[in-house]
Amino acid sequence: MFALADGNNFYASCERVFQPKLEGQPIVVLSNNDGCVVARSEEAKALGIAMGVPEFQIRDQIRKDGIRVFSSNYTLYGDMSNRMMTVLSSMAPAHEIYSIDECFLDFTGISEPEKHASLTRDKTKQWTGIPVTIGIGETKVLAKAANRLAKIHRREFGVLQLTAENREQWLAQLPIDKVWGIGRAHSARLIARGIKTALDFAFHDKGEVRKSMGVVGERMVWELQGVSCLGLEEIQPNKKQIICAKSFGHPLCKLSEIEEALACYTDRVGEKLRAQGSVCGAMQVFLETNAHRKDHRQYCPQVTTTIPEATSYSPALIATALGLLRKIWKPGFLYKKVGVGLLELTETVQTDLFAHVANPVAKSRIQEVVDKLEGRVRWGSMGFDEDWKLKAERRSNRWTTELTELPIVRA
DNA sequence: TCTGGGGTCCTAGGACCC
DNA sequence: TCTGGGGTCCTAGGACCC
Repeated sequence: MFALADGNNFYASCERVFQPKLEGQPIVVLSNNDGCVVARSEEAKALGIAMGVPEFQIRDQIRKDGIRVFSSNYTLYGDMSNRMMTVLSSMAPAHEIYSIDECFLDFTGISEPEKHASLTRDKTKQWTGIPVTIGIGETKVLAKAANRLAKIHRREFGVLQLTAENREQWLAQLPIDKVWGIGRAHSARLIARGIKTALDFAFHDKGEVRKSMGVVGERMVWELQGVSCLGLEEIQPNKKQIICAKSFGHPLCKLSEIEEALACYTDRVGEKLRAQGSVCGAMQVFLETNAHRKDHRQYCPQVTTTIPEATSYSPALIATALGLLRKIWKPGFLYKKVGVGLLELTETVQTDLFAHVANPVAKSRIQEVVDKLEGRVRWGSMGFDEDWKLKAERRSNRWTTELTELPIVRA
């Protein structure tokens, strides 16, 4: 038995925890660079604000309807996520953190699953301030479906269990495109063939599904029928690639500015790489112009190289990245984004037979010290101006992680 | 003027091996 | 004239997730 718990309108709910006066008000949270809407409170959804819509397109409505707008505050959301996961995981023998706001729980052997889920929900709300919805089913896909259905039909309870008895009745109410694993492309094809609901899909011919959707599709059908194919993954495996790519606050054309941004992004992926104890054996760097500007010349080059002696040492990574950038950068374009990807991550270094003798121990000691200083020193190539920095003009305080931004209570 | 970021898995096809 | 069988590795592209 699986349960899936997820935070309702997670980012918007995080904003409310430390600003309770926002309760009942329409809230939206914007993507990086204050670009698009990535989270909405129920009130904002009711006003017709669509997911993913660019902020500038709804500026009039924001003013007219008094919608509160926030830049994304990932420091806060990450910390709130940790708190939420701590409470959720305490309510089951095993769990899998699936995303920043979702967690699968092992509910096997729990005698009254719905009651236990309600308890879990109350506790999470009380201890963290985050409202959650919990779906329960015999497979992960069914738990996901139950969660979805609870949001639509059981908002006041926030809990729903699919059982062998009520399953078909509920699945008939779930549109096919809301099934976990069925995206835009597949749902369009399925609807064209008359498969409109999760129930239709659950009874669709498996051979045919296998042919058109591969093994992934067939697994979905089995799972909808109550046969578990996807297990709980309690330990999250190391990342196979780590990417950092961000739009600039304004378009850049000078190589030197882009170099500084890229050096910063590379240092960041390096940190993540070391955090999981890996080294990287290949790297990709790419540049993008603004695809929305049809009147501008477009240029989106990308280059990949192998790193003969896999490393996690930031200066080495940065040197490689800057070398790749210089290969693809051309003057005369307005660049909007630069990105770096670390690929071929492993946990062991194959030393280069023909390389000069370096001193890897000394390098890692330097890196250790720099990591310990947590951003108080920086590599020279990262620069100091950060003119390219992305916009975050309406970010709320980092209430839980910065001493200078703690909430103040007057009593 | 302004349009996000970061991942995974699967499949098909080509190149190559014995 | 006839032209096998079994396998691996890599890459690109598609589809999906949050």
